[in-house]
Amino acid sequence: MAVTSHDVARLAGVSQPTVSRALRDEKGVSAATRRRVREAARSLGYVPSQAGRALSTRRSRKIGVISAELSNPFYPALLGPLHDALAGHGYRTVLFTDRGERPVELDPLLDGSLDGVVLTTSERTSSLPGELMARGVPFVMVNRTVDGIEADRCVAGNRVGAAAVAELLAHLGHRRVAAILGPESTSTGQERADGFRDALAHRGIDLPPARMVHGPFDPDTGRRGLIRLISTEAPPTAVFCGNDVIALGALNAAASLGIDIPGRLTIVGFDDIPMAAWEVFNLTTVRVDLPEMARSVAALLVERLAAPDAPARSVVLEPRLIMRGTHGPPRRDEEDYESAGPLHQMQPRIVRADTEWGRDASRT
Amino acid sequence: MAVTSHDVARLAGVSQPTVSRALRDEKGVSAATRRRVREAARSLGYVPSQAGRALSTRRSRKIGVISAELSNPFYPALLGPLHDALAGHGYRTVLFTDRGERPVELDPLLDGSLDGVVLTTSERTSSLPGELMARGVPFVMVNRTVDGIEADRCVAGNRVGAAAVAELLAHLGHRRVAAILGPESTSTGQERADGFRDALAHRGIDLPPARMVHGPFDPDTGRRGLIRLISTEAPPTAVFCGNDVIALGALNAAASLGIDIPGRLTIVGFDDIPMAAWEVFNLTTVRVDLPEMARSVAALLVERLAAPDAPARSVVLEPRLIMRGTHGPPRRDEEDYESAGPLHQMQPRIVRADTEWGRDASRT
DNA sequence: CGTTGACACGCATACGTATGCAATTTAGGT
DNA sequence: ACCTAAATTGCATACGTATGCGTGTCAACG
Repeated sequence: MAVTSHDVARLAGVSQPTVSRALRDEKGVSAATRRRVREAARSLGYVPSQAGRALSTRRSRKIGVISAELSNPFYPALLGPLHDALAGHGYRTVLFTDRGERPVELDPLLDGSLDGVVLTTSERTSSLPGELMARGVPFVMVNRTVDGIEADRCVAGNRVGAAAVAELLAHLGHRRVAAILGPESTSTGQERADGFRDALAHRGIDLPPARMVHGPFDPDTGRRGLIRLISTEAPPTAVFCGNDVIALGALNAAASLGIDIPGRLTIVGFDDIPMAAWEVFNLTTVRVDLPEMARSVAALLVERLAAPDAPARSVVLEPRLIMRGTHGPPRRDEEDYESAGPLHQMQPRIVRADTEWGRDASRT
Repeated sequence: MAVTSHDVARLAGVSQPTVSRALRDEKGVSAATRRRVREAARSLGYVPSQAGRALSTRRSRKIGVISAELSNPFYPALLGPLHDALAGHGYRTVLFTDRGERPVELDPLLDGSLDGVVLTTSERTSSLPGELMARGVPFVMVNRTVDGIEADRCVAGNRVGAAAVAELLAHLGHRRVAAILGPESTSTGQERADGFRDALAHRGIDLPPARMVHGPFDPDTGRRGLIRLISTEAPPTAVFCGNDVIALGALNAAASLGIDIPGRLTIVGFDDIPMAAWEVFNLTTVRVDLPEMARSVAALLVERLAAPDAPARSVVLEPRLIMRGTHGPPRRDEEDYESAGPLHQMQPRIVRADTEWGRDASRT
């Protein structure tokens, strides 16, 4: 059915190996022959079989990327640039989704159909890196890392970034500060929590367990977290969220509760995914340069493929505070929260102008 | 380096074909042998090579899915369920991104590494379906279709859905109605535009070119479209958007302009992607049951693979209006738009309660 | 004119799995 | 105990491409 290099060879009047060499521009093929072969291949519509090629070369030029479900907007934001960066090195991306429920299926990563793997969702105690290492499958960890694994990685300066948020909040005058954090089972969740708490402590601000909420990195964590924090006796005047997706959830809850942001409550996120810049959110956050992260990962992986035994390398991207419209000083009369009426009552919400918004923001 | 079925065979003291049969639970292998083989495979950590298997069987159990960039939230919303549906039939999904710029690379779809293809981004005049057909690659078109191609497809009732929006707007009393539509080069863009315009005309409402904006299905189209529409002499009191992503862009522009939704302006979308239900948007829209669409596509494709010569089938999903918080009657004093002050001045924005929101909305 | 390369090409084979068919063993029935 | 059929297993080979190696050709050079 399908046309093979043998068919091309027959038509061009040469042998199959010559077709293989001619089409890949290998030297050792005369210009005339090369032209005949190309012409024959074109007229037959020949497309080399990847299966055959992979079997013969033991390389697929495919990279597996393990991502969470795409409905979590963080991952498209990371995967887009990653796809492009890998394509720039001549590699195709194959996507594997890691729903948290059960562990990632291992076989498709080991069956030889991938030249390498990028891990984006690992939990701190994941066994996956160990397995890949044992099988000699080259891989790179990005964004999140795994405890005790010496392997190539590219991560954000999570502690530094979270500390910067703490500084900002302290500087604005906030004293009752809360946090809606990601899972402690992830390195990002852990590091951002630690960095934030430590920096607050350094400023003499306490972060009691009652003002810390943990949950998965999804909007519902932000929604529920905000509602819970806001319903306490002495509600916080500022909330740090473990990532932007959580922060967006928090902003949604605030909107439906009619809470004025940033008039009555400051919310700060982490990552600066593109949606954070949308006018309805206008989220003050910590930027992680995801395109840069993607480029870095692609470079690490490609170099690893070239030198399987080189020592592991670690790239840390320094984050940067992006001041948009969801932060401000605490209200003077923050004590009489009650005077504003029941929380579920609708309230006007001011949408602030953005100093740095729109499509370009993610490039600045 | 990698362990093959020959290694397993040697350890188990059988031939390689027996290993192949035993591990795939083919009949004709004694229970004892099967056990020995399994044990040997396990102890060696044997994983069958996909390349070898694909070469031998000429089937990969992989389906290529052509999608737009994932940063467009519509596609994750479609791809998630599609991935699951295909997995339910034992097929793995391989993602191909179609940035509009240049046509989709053809070779990876034809090199035999895919059993079938799902097209989600086709323009009405795309040549891709023709090429696939000529090569005998089974495929299904979803959401969008291509002119003059008789092939399996699953689409939404775009005309009906758009007409329902027109009915709603007319019923609410709107007379100055506008639309921010998708590209006329896509079937969805075209059909939704036609359905809307025709239904309006039937109600005696005109949709002059000055109140129609066209652009790609992205938020910026919505932003720019709304700004342009709002700056005219007699601005519309209601705007129909070609899909939710455009509508979200329009809502963002409205927020930054301080336009009260739905008090001063009604905005309606199409698709009901999960984000439409977010409290800050609370978008009134037309639901397309994407999970159902995904299941339907998977079924069509699987049956096509089983019966390559069966006649083409077409599935149309009837859409349904989802009434949330962005529609309302036109303002009485809609004439004196000017009295409300310059458009760029901040205005309070009311966020309405949602009768049907949150995570569950997409399942109802 | 013979020798030596360089160059172009074909032959043979490897890659790992699946499968048609023959060979062998086992079971069953009389 | 013998015959037949069924069950189990191995042999040979196909799938499509890439590559090491040998052969043949031709030009350049001494």
